[in-house]
Amino acid sequence: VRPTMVDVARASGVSLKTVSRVVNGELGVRPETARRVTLAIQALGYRENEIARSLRRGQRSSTVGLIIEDLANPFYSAIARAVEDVARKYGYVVIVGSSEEDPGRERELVGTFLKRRVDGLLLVPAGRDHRYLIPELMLGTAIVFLDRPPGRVDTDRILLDNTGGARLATEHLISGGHRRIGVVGDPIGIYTIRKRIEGYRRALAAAGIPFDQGLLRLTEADVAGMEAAALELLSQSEPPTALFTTNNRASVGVLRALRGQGRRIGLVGFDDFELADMLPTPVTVVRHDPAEMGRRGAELLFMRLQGDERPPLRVVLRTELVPRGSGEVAPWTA
Amino acid sequence: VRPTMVDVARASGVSLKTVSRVVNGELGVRPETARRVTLAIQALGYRENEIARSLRRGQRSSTVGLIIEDLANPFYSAIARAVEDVARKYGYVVIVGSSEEDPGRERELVGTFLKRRVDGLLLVPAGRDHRYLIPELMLGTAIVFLDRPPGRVDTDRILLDNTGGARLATEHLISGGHRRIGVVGDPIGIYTIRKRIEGYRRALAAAGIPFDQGLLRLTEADVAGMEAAALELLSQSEPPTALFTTNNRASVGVLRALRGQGRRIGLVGFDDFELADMLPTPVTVVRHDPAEMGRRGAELLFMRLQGDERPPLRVVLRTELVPRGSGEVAPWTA
DNA sequence: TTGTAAGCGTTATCAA
DNA sequence: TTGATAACGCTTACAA
Repeated sequence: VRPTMVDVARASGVSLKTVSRVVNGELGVRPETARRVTLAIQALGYRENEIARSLRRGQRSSTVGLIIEDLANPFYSAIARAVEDVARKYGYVVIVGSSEEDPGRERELVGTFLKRRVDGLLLVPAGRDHRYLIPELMLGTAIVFLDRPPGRVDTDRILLDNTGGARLATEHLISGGHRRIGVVGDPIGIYTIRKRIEGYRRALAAAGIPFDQGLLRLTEADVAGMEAAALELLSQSEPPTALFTTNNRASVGVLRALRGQGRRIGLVGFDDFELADMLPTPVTVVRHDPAEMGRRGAELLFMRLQGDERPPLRVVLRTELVPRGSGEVAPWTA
Repeated sequence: VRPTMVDVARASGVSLKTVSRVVNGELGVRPETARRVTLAIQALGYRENEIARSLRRGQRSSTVGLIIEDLANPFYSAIARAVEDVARKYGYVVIVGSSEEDPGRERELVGTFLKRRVDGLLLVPAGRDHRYLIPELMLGTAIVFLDRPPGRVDTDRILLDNTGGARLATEHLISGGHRRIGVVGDPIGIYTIRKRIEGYRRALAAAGIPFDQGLLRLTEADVAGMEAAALELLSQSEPPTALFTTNNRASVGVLRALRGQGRRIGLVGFDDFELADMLPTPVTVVRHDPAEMGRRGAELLFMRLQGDERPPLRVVLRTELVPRGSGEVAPWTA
């Protein structure tokens, strides 16, 4: 069994409280006494018990919870890494969980983390109703939403300019002569996708191009599923001459689908991804910085934890179009 | 302030212990009583306090710590995701930390996690001496090393067949006619790199090709640094006709370097990576499954936590060569 | 400079 | 079927 402060106290012939003083570097301990205690700590291999420490009322657990969709997706792991760095700076640790886009799992993870008394929660929500968090907010748990806004609750959030970015992408394709622009990606139920589709539609409308539902393939799928969806779209009788993909997973899937195509298809993807610029046709993307999202979110969380009482903040990060080639492919027929 | 069991007890007119019984689903509570308690729990918004729970002697924290090099590297995030899944299966949460290949930071993270009384630790070590973990092991903390073995301690480890994989890669290039094969990657101080260089050298030796230190560029660098290292190597008076890269970061860097080259250079990389098969010259790699490493490591950890007392296990995961094109480029001069 | 005692929110022991 | 009461390992008053 692990030695406790009492063991150290006994071993060094002082009281529990003195050990506590030494461990916490409080002053008012004779150097000689401190030395004896330190020696005993070494000898016994004593390690502070953060659990016991944080049990005291009003004490913090120095832990934040991070809930994302999938830690293995580079977009989210970049966020996670940034959060970790900020947390370390404030002496915090991070517990992570992947919700898999499942609202039930989101709630389950929130519950698990709250039982462990995290001081704060950063989450990319899967669900659409977060009223269940209201009691927690009132109890002082800091909560910051990332990438998507909270549902039916007003709290801090760090979002992207989804509509603007998607509009940029679509306009770019339109200005390249495309009029039949397909979309491949996740289901429209997801906030970011909804916003991106909105941007897509606005661009179409502004150019006087009628919206065609048949050009959309929004489906809950992994990379292989996205590939299949794209293939299906391209094998239509009147296939699109260009595609807009709603995120990095969809982009990769579509790239795989495009490989076997005889014709060259235009492509602009939301999210940048590694090696995008190295592909046979370098991929034009709407770029943004996932690490910045994590960083800003975490910094805001710690401001709140330090007593910042400003009204809920909404941060919108900018996106930019990075033309690389795939978005500048001319339509294969007029 | 958060309601506690005492509050719930008061609100439902029963004793603390009865609330505890209801919360933990212990039997021996009259249904009627249980209902009253449950109602009070709802009304007050009571949430169990896992911290208080795990304070009791001998209780587990149901937390495991995972220390990797960099959560943003796809190799490690794949491991992290797999660990998370296994942990969830056992009712555990995971706290993660990136060591940045810094032994000091490794120890610091270990210390932080241990203070929080994690029941187990999974780590990709940065340091080379882990005797400091011996007391923890004796105290019952389960520790499993991933990707690299512990230093001066005998514990569970999940490794790759580094030497075999590297040898395969090198032999493949040699059989393609290459004799001047350069290497780009991380410093040889890192176990996996050392082993991979060993495999490289064995392949050379077996083919009667003298080892040339001048063909190695092993440096602590990010992708950009790897690119620079490769460029330097290729601008030598007698440049290599092919390169072996020691991991996914190096592969990406080298690919960037190769882009501007007039001649085609052979390339085999250790670690598979997304889109490797989609590049202009698809990249031949030594493939293995990072998720399996995380899964096996975590499963082993939980076996230990459940009382498995077998002697320390050494698992070596297989690697395989996946020829895709870049490794089959002929040398540009005889 | 050092120590005593109470309390944090649970679970475990033992009675009732 | 229920309930007092004592841990758990620490910090925070408050004394000495």
